[in-house]
Amino acid sequence: MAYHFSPIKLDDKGHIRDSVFAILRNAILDKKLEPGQRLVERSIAEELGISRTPVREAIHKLVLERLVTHVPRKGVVVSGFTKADIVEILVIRTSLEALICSIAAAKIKPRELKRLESLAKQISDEHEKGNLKKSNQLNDKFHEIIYRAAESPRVHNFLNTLHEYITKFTQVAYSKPGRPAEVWVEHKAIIEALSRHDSSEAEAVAKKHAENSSKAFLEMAYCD
Amino acid sequence: MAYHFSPIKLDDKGHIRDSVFAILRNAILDKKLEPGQRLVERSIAEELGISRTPVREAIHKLVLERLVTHVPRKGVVVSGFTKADIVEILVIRTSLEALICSIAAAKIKPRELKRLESLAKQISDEHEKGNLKKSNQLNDKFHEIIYRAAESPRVHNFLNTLHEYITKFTQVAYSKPGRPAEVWVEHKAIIEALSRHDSSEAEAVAKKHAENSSKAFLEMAYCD
DNA sequence: TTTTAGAATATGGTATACCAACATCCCTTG
DNA sequence: CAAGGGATGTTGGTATACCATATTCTAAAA
Repeated sequence: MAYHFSPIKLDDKGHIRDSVFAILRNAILDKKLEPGQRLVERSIAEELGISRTPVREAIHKLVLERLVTHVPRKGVVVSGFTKADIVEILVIRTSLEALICSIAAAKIKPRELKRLESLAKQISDEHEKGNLKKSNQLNDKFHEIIYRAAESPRVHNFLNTLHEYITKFTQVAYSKPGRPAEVWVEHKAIIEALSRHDSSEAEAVAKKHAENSSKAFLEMAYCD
Repeated sequence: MAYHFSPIKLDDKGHIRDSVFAILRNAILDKKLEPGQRLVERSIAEELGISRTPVREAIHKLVLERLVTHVPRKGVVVSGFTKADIVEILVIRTSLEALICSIAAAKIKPRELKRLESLAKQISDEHEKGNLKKSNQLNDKFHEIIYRAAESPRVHNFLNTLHEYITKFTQVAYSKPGRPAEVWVEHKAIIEALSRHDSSEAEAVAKKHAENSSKAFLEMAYCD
C-alpha cells in the first residue's frame, strides 16, 4: 500500500528522525492516515528515500504519544480518536493548566505580567480585526508566558504535547460566536489573580478558562 | 569508563530494548549512575554484550521520561534530581490523582467499590502486622483499581510513570509515624465519595490524600 | 615555551544486512 | 474436493557497517 509521501529533502539541518516524526504526526492529525491503517517501516522508509532507522525512531515516539498503537504480530497501527479520547485530553489539559497557573502565581515577575496584559489586549484586537490566525498565535504566546513563569519543565512539556493535539482544531474552536469576548474577560481574570500572587484563585480561574475553552471546542468540533 | 553492567541474559522472552531500559532506569534511580554522567551507546552495548540498536531505543525512552538529557554534541547525560524536580513530580501526581478520582466517581461499579473496601482494610491490617512491603503492594493495587475505574488511559499511563519515580522512595515515606492511621482514614473518605458518585468530593479528598502523602514523603526524604 | 594546524579518536546518526516469527498461498494427499 | 503441510513472503527485532562531526592529542613552527 502506498502512503504518498514525497522523498525527504536532505538539506534539513536537523535530524531526519525528527522530520519523519513531524511528517507522520501531521499525516495522522490531518487524517491522511486512517485509524487502523498499518505503518510499515520499510514502505515508509522507501517512499521517503531513507533507511528504516530514523523511521523506527519516529514511530517509537508516536507510540509513546499514543498516536499509534503497537499491536503484537501486526506492527503499529494508527490509533482511532474517539470522542472519549478528545475529552480525556481536554480534561488533562484543564487540570494541568490550573496547576501550572497556580504555580506561576507564586513566581511570576512584574515584567511577565506586563507582557501578559499587552498580549491579552492584542489578542482581543487582532480578533476584532478578523485576523484569527494571528490571534491564535498570540494566544499561544500568552499561555507560554505563564508556562515559563511556573518553571515546571515537566508540566510545561506535557502541556505543549497536549496543546499540539488540540492546535489542529483550535482554529475552529476560537471562532465560536461570543467566545472571543469571554476569552478577553477570562484572560483579564487570570492576570488579576497572577498579579496578586493568589495561587488558589489563579488555579480556579485558569480551570474555568480551560473548561470553557474545552466546551467551546467540543461544541464546534461535533457539529459535523 | 566502565558502567559495571553484566551481560544480558538472552533467555528473556521480551524484547532486549525493554530489558535495557529497565536496567538503565534502575541504575539511575538507584544512583548507580551519577547525575551528569554520560551514557555512551557503544560502551553500554559492549558491557551488556548486545548491539547498539536496543541500547539506543532504551536511551531514547529515557530521554522522553527526562531521566536523561540529550546534550547536543555530547550525547545523553544522566539528569540530576533536584528537590524542585521531586516537588514538581509530586504536584503533578497530586493534580492527576485528583482528576482521575473525580472521573472514577462517575463510573465506578459496586464490584470495584467492594474491592476497594477490602483492600483498604487489608492495607491497614498488613501495616499493623509490620509488613510494610505487603502493605505498599496492596496500596498500589488500591489506587490501580481507581485508575482502571476511570477508564482514562492517558491519565492512567502518566500516573503509572510518575508512580514509578516515586516508588523507589515510598517505602520510606510510608513508615512515617502516624501516617498509616491517616491513610486509613483518607482511604475511607475516598471510598465514601466514590460510592456516592460525588465527583467533586472525590476530587477533593483524593487531592488531600495525595498532598498528605507528598508531605510525608518530603519530610522523610529530606532528613538525610 | 606557546601556539596552532592537522591527524587520530570518539561518538552519535544513518544505512544495510541478517534473522526469527508469523502469515499466506499453493500443492500434495487422502 | 477438502484438509494438511510446507514453501515463500512479509515484517519487526537485532547486529553491523559506514559516515560526519567534534574533540583531543600531537607535533612542528614561531
